[in-house]
Formats: sequence, C-alpha cells, structure tokens
Amino acid sequence: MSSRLQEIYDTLYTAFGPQHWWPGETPFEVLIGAVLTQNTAWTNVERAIANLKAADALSLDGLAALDTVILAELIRPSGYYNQKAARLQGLIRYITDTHGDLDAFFDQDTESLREELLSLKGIGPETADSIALYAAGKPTFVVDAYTHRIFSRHNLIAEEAGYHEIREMFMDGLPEDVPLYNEYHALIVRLGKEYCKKSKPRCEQCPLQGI
DNA sequence: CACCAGGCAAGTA
DNA sequence: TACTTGCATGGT
Repeated sequence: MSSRLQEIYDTLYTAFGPQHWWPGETPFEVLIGAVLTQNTAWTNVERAIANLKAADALSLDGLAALDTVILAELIRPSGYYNQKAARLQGLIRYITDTHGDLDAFFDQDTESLREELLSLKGIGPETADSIALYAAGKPTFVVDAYTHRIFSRHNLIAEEAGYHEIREMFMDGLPEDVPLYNEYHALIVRLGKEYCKKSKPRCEQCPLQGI
C-alpha cells in the first residue's frame, strides 16, 4: 500500500509540480483561512481575507476587538458568515485566554494540538489537521472531500470509509514527513479541482489513469 | 435554472 | 447510533 501511495504521489508531482501550499502569507492567515474555506470556494475566502486586511483586523487582537456583526459583514463573501464570525472569535479567544499568543498555542505536540482544536465549535477534523499541518507545521495528514472521492474511486479505500480511517491509511503508509504531507494534500486538491469534480469529472484526461 | 465548493454541528427518531 | 437539515456566497 505504501508503494501505491508513493506511486500516486510521484505521478501527481510529476504532472503538477510543487503547489506551494497553504495559499496564505502568515500562520495567522492560514489559521483564519482554514475556517473560512469550509465548504466554500477559495476565491470567496480571498475576498473575505482582503476585507479583513483592509480593516486592519487580521490579528488576534484585531479580530477580538471587532463586533461580531461587523466581523460577519467583513467575511460575508466566504459564506455562512454569521456562523463563521462567531466561531472565529471563539477560536481566537481560546488561543488568547489559554495560551496568550499563536506561537505558544502551536508550541505543543501534534496530538494535544489536534485535540484542543477539535474541542472548539466550528473546528472539525479537516480544519484541525489543516491548521496543525499548514499553520503549525505539525506532521498530520489532511483528508478532504477530494481525498475521499479520488481514493475510493481508485479502490484504495471503501466508499463508506470515514475521516479517521483515511487519515490512518496515509499516515501508516507514508513516512512521517511534513513537506510530504503538505505537498500530497495540495496535489490531491489540485487533481480534484481539475479532474475529479463532483459534477464534471474528466476521468479520461486524469493523470492517474492506469494507476 | 440547478448544482457545487478544500465542513461542521445540531436536530430527529 | 444513523440519517437529515441549516448555514450562505459566488461561480459554472
């Protein structure tokens, strides 16, 4: 299985090259973007983040100081804006109250960071792993809808497989390597967007044809 | 027009 | 436990 995962990785890397993820400039921006992109197109998230930058609110204190209704209006383009505004403020309040700042929050082992993230409203398994890997640089594999669709379609996991099961397959089958996990998930999303969308899949042109 | 996007949590039986 | 529903904008 591990060689199969490596083979797919090599094929994707050859086809697409490095993806330079996460598309955010700072760990804090990655943190916020991970919540804003839930079930939402990244282009919409970019508008929301641009609004936060323009309002000079893209920081722990900046977000905490905003009225929730105002924050909701700023992140409106990213959808579910009322929910996300409340959940972002819950997240940043937790970080401030419990750890003081982002560096201190991230300065703990992978499992305890994941568990703290998962205990917060609005942070599920994918968002927790995205933050741990792409903002904190921890060795954890991110599973998303594309991962499930692509790898079940290629019979490497069951259609009914859950998040944990899929994550375990990757982490058991690959060396514990942050740059590898980073690039692999990014390549899966790249492949998904171009060849494995829910509505218009282009399986004929897919780089994984024949693997 | 209908459907979907790098989810998650609360409600129902 | 196992489904279902609400949340919401912007692109195809």
